[in-house]
Amino acid sequence: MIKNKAPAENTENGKRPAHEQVYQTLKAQILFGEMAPGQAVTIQGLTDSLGVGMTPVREAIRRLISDGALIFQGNRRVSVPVLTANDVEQLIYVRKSTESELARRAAKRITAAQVDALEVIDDALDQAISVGDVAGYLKHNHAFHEALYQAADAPIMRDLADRMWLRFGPSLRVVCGRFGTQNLPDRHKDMLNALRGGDAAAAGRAMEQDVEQGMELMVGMLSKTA
Amino acid sequence: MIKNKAPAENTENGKRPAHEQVYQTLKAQILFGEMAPGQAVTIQGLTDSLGVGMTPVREAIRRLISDGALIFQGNRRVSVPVLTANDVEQLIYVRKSTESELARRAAKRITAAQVDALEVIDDALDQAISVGDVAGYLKHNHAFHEALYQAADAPIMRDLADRMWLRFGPSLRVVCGRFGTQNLPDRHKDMLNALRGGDAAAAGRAMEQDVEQGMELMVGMLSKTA
DNA sequence: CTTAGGATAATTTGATCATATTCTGCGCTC
DNA sequence: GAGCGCAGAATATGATCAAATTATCCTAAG
Repeated sequence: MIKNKAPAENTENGKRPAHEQVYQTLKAQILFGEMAPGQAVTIQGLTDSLGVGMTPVREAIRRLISDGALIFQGNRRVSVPVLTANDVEQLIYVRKSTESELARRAAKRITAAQVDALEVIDDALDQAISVGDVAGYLKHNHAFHEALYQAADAPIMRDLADRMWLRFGPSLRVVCGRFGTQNLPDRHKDMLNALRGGDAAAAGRAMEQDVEQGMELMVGMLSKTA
Repeated sequence: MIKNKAPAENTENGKRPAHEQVYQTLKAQILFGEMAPGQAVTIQGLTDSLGVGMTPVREAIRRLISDGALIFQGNRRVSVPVLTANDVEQLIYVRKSTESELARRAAKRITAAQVDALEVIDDALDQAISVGDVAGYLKHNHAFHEALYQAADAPIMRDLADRMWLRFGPSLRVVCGRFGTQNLPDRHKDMLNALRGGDAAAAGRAMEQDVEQGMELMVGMLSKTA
């Protein structure tokens, strides 16, 4: 009598609720640096630019505040956070811990086809680096990590990693815009080798180095602007 | 054209917005086990029971979904999540990593007065355990950790820890209700000693053991109910 | 006579609510 | 058992109220 009906998987375009679409849109803008650290975000401004009512916008903003992607400045103002040295220190610790574990878990579970897909993404990433395409670097780098974490079968940790990315996204964009794409980290070759061999420990080490190098850029920026 | 001015002056209402109050209320209910895993949450039910409009309720629920304290079940249903073995595994890893680091940071920064305050909380905690007061145990245990993390001066990691607590709060309540308060972990004496001596490494170890013992209870529950 | 400062008015923005609309799930009929 | 409404809950909009920032103007001091 229990009719276990499948949740009707709304894969059709445009049928998703508005607040979800607004959330995804803003998330992408924050992740890929279309919003600058410190920039103010107004509800009514978004209702106008996105052409949607204020309730969905409000809900999306609440989610992003909970994500740490936006901060609520007490006096009812919302803005993109500016990272402090203390913040970056914490991000480094959490990212190294979380994402290295995700890499280890992924190494034990990933299929050959998934590794191939990662390699395709990494090729596009190299291409973006070589031509100095900052936006492309950010997108493909994110896609690489995201696909890897997908294979880790660890929704809680993946959610956690996503949240950390949202915190440093805007600042990373500033760093890339300032220093270009030349000395950006690319530990992905080591990672791919480790994944192919199913070597969890090596995958974890590669991820730690990738994180460390990426975050080091932000530490450098902070010491210069401060 | 009847302009209902909503003259119900909330005299006890502080300066905090309604959506914030709703969020805090629901958060406490989830943390301290007043909501059972799997329980459905309806917006209209909350608007009635909390005596507030639906917009603040919607915003609070979005935040809690982002926190992982509630899950959005694809169709328009929201409920308290039920932890899987995989979830608990991830929670153990993240909690050990995050909260031990918070303890280490706290050990380096905490003042004598703050340690005294922690000891007061721990006395109340012992009292609750001895008389089998489950609700008191949950509240004081949470207060102890919260006060400790406050001293760590690490807002990002504290936020992260809070979020993990929200995820296992309902299930912890079930465990305590089933097994009583007798064999609950209390590594807090070791912790207090480490904090007094400013021994960061020892504080980290004590926290890891505290987390491990607490989570072990949930692993046991899962293997029995499953 | 110019200018700085403060108080008040005006505009912008956020918060809340009531209401209309849409979608989901359930029961009923055939 | 399949299709068809029906009830109820969630989604989304616009209106309205409250708060805060900004703009303006008046006064007084240099």
